[in-house]
Amino acid sequence: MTETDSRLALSKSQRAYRWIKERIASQQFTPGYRLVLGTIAAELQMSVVPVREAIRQLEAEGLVTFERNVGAHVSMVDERRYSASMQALSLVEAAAVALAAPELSAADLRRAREINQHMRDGLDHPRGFDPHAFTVLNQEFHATLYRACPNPRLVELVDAEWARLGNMRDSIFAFVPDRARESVTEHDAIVDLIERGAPVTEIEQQMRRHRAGTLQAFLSTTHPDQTVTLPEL
Amino acid sequence: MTETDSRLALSKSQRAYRWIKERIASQQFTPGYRLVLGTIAAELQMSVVPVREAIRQLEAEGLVTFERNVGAHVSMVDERRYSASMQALSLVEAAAVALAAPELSAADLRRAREINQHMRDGLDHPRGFDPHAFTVLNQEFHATLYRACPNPRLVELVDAEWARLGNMRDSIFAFVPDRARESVTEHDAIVDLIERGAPVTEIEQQMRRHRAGTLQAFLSTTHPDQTVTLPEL
DNA sequence: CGGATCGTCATCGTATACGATTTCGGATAC
DNA sequence: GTATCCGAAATCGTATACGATGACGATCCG
Repeated sequence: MTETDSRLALSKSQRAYRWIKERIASQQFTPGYRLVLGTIAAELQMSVVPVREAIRQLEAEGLVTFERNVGAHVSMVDERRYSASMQALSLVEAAAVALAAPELSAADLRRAREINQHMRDGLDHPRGFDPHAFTVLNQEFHATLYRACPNPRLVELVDAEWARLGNMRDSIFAFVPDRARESVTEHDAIVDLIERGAPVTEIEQQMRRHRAGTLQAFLSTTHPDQTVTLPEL
Repeated sequence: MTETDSRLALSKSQRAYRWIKERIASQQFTPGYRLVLGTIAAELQMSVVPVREAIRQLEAEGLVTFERNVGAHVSMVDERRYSASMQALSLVEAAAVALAAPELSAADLRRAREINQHMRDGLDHPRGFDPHAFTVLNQEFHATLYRACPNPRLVELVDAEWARLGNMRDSIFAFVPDRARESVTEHDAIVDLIERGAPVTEIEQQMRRHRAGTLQAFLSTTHPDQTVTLPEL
């Protein structure tokens, strides 16, 4: 028998897990979308048992909410949770990028600049600004920087936190397009810092400020009247 | 019927989840311990299905490792993963405590000092130093500080990370009892900082240094020969 | 006409069943 | 004595089945 057969074969529960996660990430399943076990099982041509397992895992990650005897739905992200999660992401990612900085190759930095250039191009696209495309590029840019972090656990944490936020991430740039422009500028500044070998703490600070700006922009749309004071970390 | 009946009734999968997690936390299930579905199901008087779900959740949290067609076991924590996780904890907890500092009441601080005093007492206990008891108190001390953090997500992250590390946490103080003494001193310094209303960034730095000291001590036992250089965040 | 009650349907939660896979020990060959 | 192969036992993975629970609408009463 071939080695690859059973080793690489994904269990059904894992297939279900990936399938659902994929849908959530790609916004086909938006927050509040109800995940009916039987329906998903039928769609994937399996029984409900593996689907339940998959949903439990997603629940543990915070992407899905399970209500006893009622069912599961894609987690709603209210503003409070969102900004809390965003702040957590900010802190962890800042550290990850700072630690990654010395590891980044010239190619990595080139790629980061390239992505950022695409983002800049998108700002004045003849067909209008596309927040979704911008957001995807934004994630790629950030991923390019933090993925090189030598601490794999930090990378996991950043990935997980980003997945949680994925649900609402488009909305920021859709509602506050000006923030997109600022973002691109700050991205360049960050790459500059890394390229010139700035101290890690400085890079960390810069990353935190960058994220804080985005969060601030988000909060100003949800609470336009009150001035929200961000914790100063 | 009473309201509380079905609302508060835990599903079997949740019971299994808590039961297993409890055992892992209390070291009854040590790293490598094999979790056999049928056995656990019999013990809890339920079928294997809920147990599987529970284990999947624990897997998503990193406490348990599942191997296809082989079974589940409590995650082994090799030094690399351990120090990575420890560093992640250090960064997140430092931020959490810094943010919690302004929220801490006089009673909280009193309690923290109290716990720390117990730890100090344990150092010169007539019956000898008990690393396990010390570790429990250590966790309580830290929890007292970071639990007040206004960002619930950060608290979750710290809790989760601490659970992951739980498996090996005793060993540090068991192998390096001198570190325990240092720890107690540093704890007081941290409470001092908070009490006197030091800037959050300073508190964050202090927390990071505190954790780094413990990690350093741990690494010096596992790699006594080489000098491990810690990332300077 | 509004609200409470009851029955039905959709869906969940878990037990049981069984095929699939791995593990492990013993038998056999060298 | 060691290596290899085979078969049984242990365990996993998933389908199916069915009781339990909650959602929702129809009906009945005030």
